[in-house]
Amino acid sequence: MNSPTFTHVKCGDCPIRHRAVCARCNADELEELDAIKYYRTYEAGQTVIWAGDPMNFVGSVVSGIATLTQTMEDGRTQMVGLLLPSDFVGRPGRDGAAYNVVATSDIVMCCFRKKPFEEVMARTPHIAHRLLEMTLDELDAAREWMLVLGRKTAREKIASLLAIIARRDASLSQGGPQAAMIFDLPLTREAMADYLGLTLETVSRQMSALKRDGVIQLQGKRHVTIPDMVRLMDEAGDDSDGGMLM
Amino acid sequence: MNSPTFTHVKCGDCPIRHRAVCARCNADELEELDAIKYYRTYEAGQTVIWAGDPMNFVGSVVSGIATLTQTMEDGRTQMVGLLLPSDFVGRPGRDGAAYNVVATSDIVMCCFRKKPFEEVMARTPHIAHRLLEMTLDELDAAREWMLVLGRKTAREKIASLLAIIARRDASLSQGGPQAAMIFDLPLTREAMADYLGLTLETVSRQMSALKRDGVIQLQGKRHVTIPDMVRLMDEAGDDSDGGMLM
DNA sequence: CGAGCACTTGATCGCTTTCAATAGCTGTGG
DNA sequence: CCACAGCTATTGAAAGCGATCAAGTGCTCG
Repeated sequence: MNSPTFTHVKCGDCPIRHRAVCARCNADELEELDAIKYYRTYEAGQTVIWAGDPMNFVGSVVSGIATLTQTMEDGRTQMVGLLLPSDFVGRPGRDGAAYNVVATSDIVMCCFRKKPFEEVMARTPHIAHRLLEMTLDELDAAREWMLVLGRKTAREKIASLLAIIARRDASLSQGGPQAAMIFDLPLTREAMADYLGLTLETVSRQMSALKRDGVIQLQGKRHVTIPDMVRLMDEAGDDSDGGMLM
Repeated sequence: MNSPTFTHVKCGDCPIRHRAVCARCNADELEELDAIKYYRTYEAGQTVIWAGDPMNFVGSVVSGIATLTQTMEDGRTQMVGLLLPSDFVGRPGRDGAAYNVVATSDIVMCCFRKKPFEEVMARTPHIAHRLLEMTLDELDAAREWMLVLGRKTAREKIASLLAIIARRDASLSQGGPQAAMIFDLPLTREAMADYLGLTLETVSRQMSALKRDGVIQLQGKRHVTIPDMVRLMDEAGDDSDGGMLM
């Protein structure tokens, strides 16, 4: 997870070139973005932005994982988004940050000062359209998560989270269609709890239960094997087809 | 709640002209939309769209209230959106509906067949930008709701919902700044439960408790008076300022 | 070796659900 | 006019699930 120096990467060579907000841009448009972008790195555990603080940039996660969280005065916190490479941070046209952004691993971000980015976006429909598309996807993810938070049991919540991570990893690593899925959890038990609206003790208990019941296998605390994806989807309470067509 | 005939309303005279997806359009652009739009009405309780069904139109709620819900096979359902006048339904670029859309009251919708709408949108940045803005607002609302679903107690959930409805009504009716807020609940106890991830019995109990404690007053089942908005915000677990600046 | 951290496991508590009965309201039909 | 069905909502009693409080384990790093 060592971050290569991203100080001089050309947009054309960027690893998230085809998924980020710039995905639809042509060479000229990329040139424009290239001219105003800059990289920033954050270490694991570091807070990128505090909710409510003024925010003078927007940007994309290039590598690593970050979380979007909301907190109540008494400390209860809820994760409202998981930021993976290519995900966009910040909202054009708003000054303050709405959520805390915290680096879960070391991360590299491709940033734009907000004003110049807004200007480029205003005259570049390719960017605006891509941002709309990404925002609609995030809205869908948020709504799917509302069902998880509102109506699923603790066991189903854990299974749902594992299924989502497994499927994401599968779509990246392009493994065989039905191969047993293996991945490392990018989240601590506490982060999982904040994602799922549970306590970390309950997360731990349900992980143990799923292991005991053979739904998952654990090597160490974080390395997970899913012997039967259909079984896991079943435990998540999801219709077991939906995931097959990707 | 009788729906006037909307069959021939010009866009310029439309009640949601300045809030809907067409808000930014100029006269020429409105003309284009006018040419391809048509109105549809649905009665209270009627299902507008079933999740998974093909959807050949998109559109805006002109009047009335509808809900966006997700359902698991065993019947558990979670509301993932509340559609008020000017809210947009459907996703350009997707064929199937992702959620059930159900009319809570009689509603009027301004519809566009998807293909023509997409074509107009592709050459009309005003529409695309407005849709982006609305989608970002919905995403914020969904994320706020994730905190409610994941971390709040039943009492806080009810108070949160009442606060949201009260504030929305206040912003529409433009009442005095600090006037005691009065409104009719647009939702049944069951719909409230589906929104909040509770059972309808718990909703009923907590409504009674809030009434007993003087946080709200009830005339009949649906007519609500909020004597002290700050108190309600407090019960919702929200920072009591946020709501004051609008 | 000991401190610190992430995680696990156990025991108990309490909130929300579940199951069940009842009340209030509206519309229908004898 | 009253009886009754159907619906929404309220209230009670009991059960269950996840939270809370509290040790204890295993690992890494000084």
